[in-house]
Amino acid sequence: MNFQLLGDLRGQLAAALGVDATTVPVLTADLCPPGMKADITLNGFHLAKALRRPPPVLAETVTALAKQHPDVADAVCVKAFINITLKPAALFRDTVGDPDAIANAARLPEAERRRIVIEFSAPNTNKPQHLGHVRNNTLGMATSGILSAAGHLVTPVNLINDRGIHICKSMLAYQRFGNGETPASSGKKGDHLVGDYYVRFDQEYRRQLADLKAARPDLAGKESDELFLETEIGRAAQDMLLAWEKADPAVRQLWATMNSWVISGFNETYARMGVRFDQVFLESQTYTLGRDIIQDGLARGVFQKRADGAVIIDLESDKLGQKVVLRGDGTSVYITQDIGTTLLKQREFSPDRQLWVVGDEQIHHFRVLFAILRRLGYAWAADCHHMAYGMVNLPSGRMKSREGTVVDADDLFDEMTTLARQAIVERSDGAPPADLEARAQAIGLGALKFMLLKVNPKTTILFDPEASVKFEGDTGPYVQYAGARIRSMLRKAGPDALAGVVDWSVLGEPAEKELALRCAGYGAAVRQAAADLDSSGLATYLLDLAKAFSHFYHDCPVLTAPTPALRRARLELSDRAHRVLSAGLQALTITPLDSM
RNA sequence: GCGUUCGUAGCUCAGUUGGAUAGAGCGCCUGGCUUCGAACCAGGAAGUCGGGGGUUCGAGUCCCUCCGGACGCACCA
Repeated sequence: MNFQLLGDLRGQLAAALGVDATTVPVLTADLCPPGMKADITLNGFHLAKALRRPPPVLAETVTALAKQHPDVADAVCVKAFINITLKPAALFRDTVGDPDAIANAARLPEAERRRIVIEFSAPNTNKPQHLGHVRNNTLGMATSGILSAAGHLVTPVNLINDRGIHICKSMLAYQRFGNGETPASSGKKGDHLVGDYYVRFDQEYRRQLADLKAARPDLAGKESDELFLETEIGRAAQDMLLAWEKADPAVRQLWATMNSWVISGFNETYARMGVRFDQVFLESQTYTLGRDIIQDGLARGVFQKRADGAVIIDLESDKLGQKVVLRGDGTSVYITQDIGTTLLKQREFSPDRQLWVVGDEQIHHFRVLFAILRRLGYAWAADCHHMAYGMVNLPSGRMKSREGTVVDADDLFDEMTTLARQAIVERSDGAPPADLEARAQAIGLGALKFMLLKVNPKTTILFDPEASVKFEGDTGPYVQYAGARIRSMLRKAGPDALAGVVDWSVLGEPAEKELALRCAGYGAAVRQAAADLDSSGLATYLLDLAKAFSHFYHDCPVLTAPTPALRRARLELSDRAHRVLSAGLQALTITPLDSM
């Protein structure tokens, strides 16, 4: 919040203390806690620490200075807190007087803006996306939006894992059991169709595994993974992978066809979620990239060759152990291609920072990756960051595909949209609105996304299906609803409602001040969320703002205000709240609504 | 075993980087629609901030320790 008072106080305090103006820190005000009967508060302890003065004395000095300021109605010192009540005209002038200033406050000074590449989603093309991907996609888009709102130049990219043994499993099952089925012939979305064959493979594999264990009692104690190549179908999948690597035309043909089905399915899901990328990398085109870097590093002594021919790196001094970066047969491991694509992105976009939105189970992997990049001598490795987020659990525990407890993304969207549609119809007086579908999508997805974004990304989420479909309380629709009510008022007020000069001095009700002060907190909320890579800060802010509006709306008649000047000022204040709510929701990739 | 991380109201979660009397939503109880949209508002009950030590003007927040959970420590991605 940028109050003229604070700038003035800073200079006056320096003069009063007889120090240079620059030694006094820039003053920042917080909202005064409820029940304190003031508007804003300065923390005298912080000031005292910065200036090395005793807190009570300093706080009294500041209070005395504040009392003399023309913007101040009253200032009281409690402990070392300076609680200030502003004159209404000054409060509204500095908080909501300039609509552009609110939005601009979110943007960092030019010198602090960065070019940031953010990688997220990174799906495998063997099955459709589920709730875990939804959290990833939602966080990826919201983080991109928040960073952009803070003034950074953000490049969102995707890296699709479109090759490997898991892809061959679907392909093999399709080859054997598919009977030429296609998305067109079956009416199935491409990613779901391919996913069905991934499941089909697993069924067949389990059947063969059971037969094998029955015939060979000596294998009974072995893990399923150890016996993969002992089964006929497992062997066949491995052979298919080798054929793929040798570019066998038939295998490549099938692979290309099935991948195109999956990717068009993904694109539908992304479009529905509002997910977009500036560039999409395919692992099939990048997986060999790291190899020459490894060879180069080997020559420079960064890596060592082991007796069996594998190339390794010793990261003991970083307490990360040893890591194989190239197999004995010269093929890549996962981290090899990650090294390659990281360099590719660095070359292509020249970012100041690279971010990866990837689950917290891969924290160790990224530590190793960044350590290797440092050893290779890349200074920019220090600006690589893994944005680790927690898993999504169900009341029954982890989602497990084998137990059929995976929550499918498309099904979930359908369910949320259906519930939103019902909610709209229930609440509409006459016929349902013409744009029912668009509203239902916006509300259903808004509820889902907001639920995921309002908790800190680091925390493991418990997805409670019952609670998740609610549209009341601390939800996305609550925020959308506040915006829709403002739009409704502005529509009724007519096109000239906001024309001419505003007289802010007619305002002064507690609910009006609270709303204005909340609006002015937008910039700080965005910048904090950007600095912490934490969407929940912005989501919580938007809830507080929507609550402040609801309170105001209840207490203060707008369209039926007693005087034209008051009506005008309250409409203007409502408009500010609407702008902030819309901007905030859009940063989170949630659609603001004119009507619900 | 080592590492990371978490433990706050019945449930799900906040807590602005050490500041005022620990908050919100859901659920439960009570009240408010002939008045700008009740997806709303107002009020109530509900807490040994996992336990115990320590650091200081001040600790849910920092340090130590114990208890309990999650996730890692692959030539899988």
